[in-house]
Amino acid sequence: MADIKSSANPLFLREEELRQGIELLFYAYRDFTSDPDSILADYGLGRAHHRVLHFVGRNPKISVAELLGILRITKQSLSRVLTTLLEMGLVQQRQGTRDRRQRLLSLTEKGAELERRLSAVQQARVARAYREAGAEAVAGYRKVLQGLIDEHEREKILQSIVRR
Amino acid sequence: MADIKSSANPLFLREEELRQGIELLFYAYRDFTSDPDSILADYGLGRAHHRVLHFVGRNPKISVAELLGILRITKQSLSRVLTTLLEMGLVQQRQGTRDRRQRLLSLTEKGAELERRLSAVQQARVARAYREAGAEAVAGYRKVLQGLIDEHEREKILQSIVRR
DNA sequence: ACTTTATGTCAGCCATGTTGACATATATCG
DNA sequence: CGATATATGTCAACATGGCTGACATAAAGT
Repeated sequence: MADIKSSANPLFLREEELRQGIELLFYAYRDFTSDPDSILADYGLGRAHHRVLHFVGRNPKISVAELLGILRITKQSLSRVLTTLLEMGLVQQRQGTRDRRQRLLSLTEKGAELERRLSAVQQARVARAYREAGAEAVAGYRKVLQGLIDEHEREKILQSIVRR
Repeated sequence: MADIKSSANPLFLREEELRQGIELLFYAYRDFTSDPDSILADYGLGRAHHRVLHFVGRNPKISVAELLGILRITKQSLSRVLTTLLEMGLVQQRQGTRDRRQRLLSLTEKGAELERRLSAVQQARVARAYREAGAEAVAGYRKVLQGLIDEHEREKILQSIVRR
């Protein structure tokens, strides 16, 4: 059924559609990030630790500078969570061989284990959404999310997601 | 443009693909939320204020309890930002007529103006992503995001997004 | 040798979330 | 009517995780 507004006032509908896209993203992200919290609480950790575990897990031997670039936080902020993770034996540092100033970060076996537990609950949610929506919708989801990423960084980020 | 491989076969729920879906959501949300910050800074406001402006704007005469339910924060947390917004004349309260205990919230004209400025930059980003991805991708994006929302709340949330 | 880079650390501040306790006005129920 | 439940507000204390600024060290690069 054609809505009279779509021909009479296309701008209104366009804005309405955009607002819906914005709110959907808000709610989806809100619920998506809530999953791992109870697991983290068992360890006395927060979302900041989760993000570090995730990206170190995905990028073994990542340098501190690279990690800072991904997380978009200051080294002082990272320091707090990273120190905790190192002390808990979840992350390990090794001096870079090519550049010995670098402290390359990797998960320990214990860290990898926790990371898998955290991923598992998030993956379960995404898997369910993918399954319900179907492969074609998944392709659209990815296409739009890619377009939401800052243009001047998009290429680099997409490569970091796909490589390995 | 780097292409994230999407397979059409029924094994598309591979862990690697799920991980990509998770990271894309992280990056997209990170950049998506970064847009309004500079505008808010001009007013000495933060993201918490933005969320209130957004949802009050979308739900005029919303009760405090309803707003708390959407934001999933405590009334004490809301109190801080709401008090600021009231003092700045961006939000107004009016006693409910049906239930006079309620303080129904709406944007003032000044608040609506700021809200439009904030929406504008986010809408621009979403509009660009939609345009680049195409209508079919947008449908998939929405379908997957809906699936990511907590199941027991999904219906209620979708109605609140679509109605009006 | 000098400069730049990668990293660490100390100190303090701010925004925004939490819990717990208690107050008030109004609605609703027996 | 009186008792209880509900919607909201407020005070106080605390936690997390951002931020800036200043300064230190080791190693790399010129």
